[in-house]
Amino acid sequence: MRLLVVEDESRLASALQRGLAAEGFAVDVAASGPAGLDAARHGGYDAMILDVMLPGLSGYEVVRRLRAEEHWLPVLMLSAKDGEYDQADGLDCGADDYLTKPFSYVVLLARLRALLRRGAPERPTVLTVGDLRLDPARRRVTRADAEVALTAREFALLDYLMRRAGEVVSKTELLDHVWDAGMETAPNAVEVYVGYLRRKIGRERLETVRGAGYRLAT
Amino acid sequence: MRLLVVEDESRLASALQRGLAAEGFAVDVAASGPAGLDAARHGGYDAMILDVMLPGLSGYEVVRRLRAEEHWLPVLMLSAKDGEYDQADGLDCGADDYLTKPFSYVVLLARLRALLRRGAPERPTVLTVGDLRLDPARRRVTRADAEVALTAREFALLDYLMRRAGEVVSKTELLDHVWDAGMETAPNAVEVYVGYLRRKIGRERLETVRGAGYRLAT
DNA sequence: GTCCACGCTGTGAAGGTGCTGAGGAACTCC
DNA sequence: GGAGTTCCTCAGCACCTTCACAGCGTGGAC
Repeated sequence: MRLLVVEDESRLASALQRGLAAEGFAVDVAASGPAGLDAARHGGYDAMILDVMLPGLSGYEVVRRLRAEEHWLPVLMLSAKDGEYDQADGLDCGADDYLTKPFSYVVLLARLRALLRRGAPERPTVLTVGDLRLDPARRRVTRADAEVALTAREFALLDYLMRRAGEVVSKTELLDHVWDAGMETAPNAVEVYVGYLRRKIGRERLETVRGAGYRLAT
Repeated sequence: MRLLVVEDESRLASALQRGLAAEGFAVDVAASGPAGLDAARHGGYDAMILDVMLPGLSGYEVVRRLRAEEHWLPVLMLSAKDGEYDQADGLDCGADDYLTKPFSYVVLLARLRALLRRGAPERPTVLTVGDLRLDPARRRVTRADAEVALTAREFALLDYLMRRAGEVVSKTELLDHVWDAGMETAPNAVEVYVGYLRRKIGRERLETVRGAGYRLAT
C-alpha cells in the first residue's frame, strides 16, 4: 500500500513517515501544495494524507483540482483546530475523511485503514492490462483466464506496474514504492524480480528501457 | 447478533461496545460517517446505533444513503440534545428509532431489543458459501447438512470469513474484527484458530495466501 | 568489429512465515 | 474441589521468500 503524505511541518511529516512505514506502508512525502498535487497525479498512490495549511496551494485547493481532473484517490484531510477552516469545507471539496490536529496516531491509522478498505469509489476493483487481470481484494492474478501464482513481492511489483501501465518506471521508483522506502535494497533486486515476473506473465510483456527503467506494454 | 456502533466520541463508543458485548452482542465500531456507511453496506449487521454528529457525513446523511440503496438495516439514532437537530428529522431520513443524549443504558437496550425483534424485512438470515451454512441467530453451522460444533471464537472467525468470502483477509484485520480490538493478541492466535477451523470445515476450503492473509474459497 | 556499461540469471545463504503439538490459565458445570 | 472446555502462548520445525553475488550476455557508441 502506497501513501502520499502532504505536510509542510517537517517534524510531523517525518513522524508520519516513520510511523506509517512501520505499519508496512510505502510512504512518500511532499512538502507543498503544488508538489503534493503533482505527486498525487502521477504517483499511483492508494491514499493521500493532506494537510490543509500548505505553502503554494491549500489542501482544499489540491483536492478540488484533483477531483476536477477525475482523480478519485482517497483523501484524508488534516487541519489545525483554529476555527478558521471548517470540517464541512474539506468534505465539500471532495475529501473522504477529516481529522483535526492534534490527533491520536491510532485514530489516524484506523481511519486510514477504513479509507483504504473503502477504496476510491470510481476506481475499478480489478486492474486490467491486455489479457492480464489483477484483483487486489482477492489477491488473484490471471493471464488469459489462467491463474498465475505470485509471491507477495511479485504481486506488489506487478500491481504497481499495472497501475502505471504504458509508462516507463525507473528502478529507483520501484525500489521506493514496491520495496520499503529506506530499506537500502540493491537495485539488482528489481532486476531479479522483473526476471521472476517475466517468467510468469510472459517475457515480451514487460519491456526493458535501457538506462531508464521498465515499461509494462498496454 | 451483530451490531454496528457509529460514534466518534471514543469514550461513549467504547462504553457502548463493552456494555453491549456483555449482553452477548458482537459489536463493531466505526468513528466517522463514511466509515459507518461503508461498514453498514458490507458488514451484514443486525442493527446499527448511529450518532447524528459525525465527522465526514452526518448520521442523517448516512441513513438517507443507506435507504436510497435499499438497505433496510434497523437504525437507532442518537443525538445530543442541543435543539439544533430534531427528532423528526432523523425519523424522516429513515431511522427506525431515536434517542436523545444523555440516555439511560437500560432504555437503550430495551429499544434495541424491540428493534431487533422487528428485524430488517429483507435481511438474509443465513450465510451460505459452497456447502457451508452459518446461521448467526441460531449460532449453528452446517457443512453439507451435517452439523459442525464450533467454539465461540471459531464461530466468530468463520462468520467474518464467510462475510468476506473470496477476499483475502489479513491477520491484522482478523485480529481487529474477530478478537477484541486493542487486546494485544499475538498474530499466532489467528494461525492457531485457522488450524482448528480447517479441521472442522475442511482443509482445502480455507486457503493461506502467504504474506497476505487467508481466503475462504467461494 | 571492439569495447564497456548495463541488464539478466543461476546459485545459495539467511531469515521470514505459517503450522502444529504441548501446556498453562481462566472459566464453567457438576 | 475436580473434570472438562476454551482460549491463548510458546517453541520447534518445515518450507518458502527474499536478496546478494558473481559471471555471462547484449545493445549501442565509436
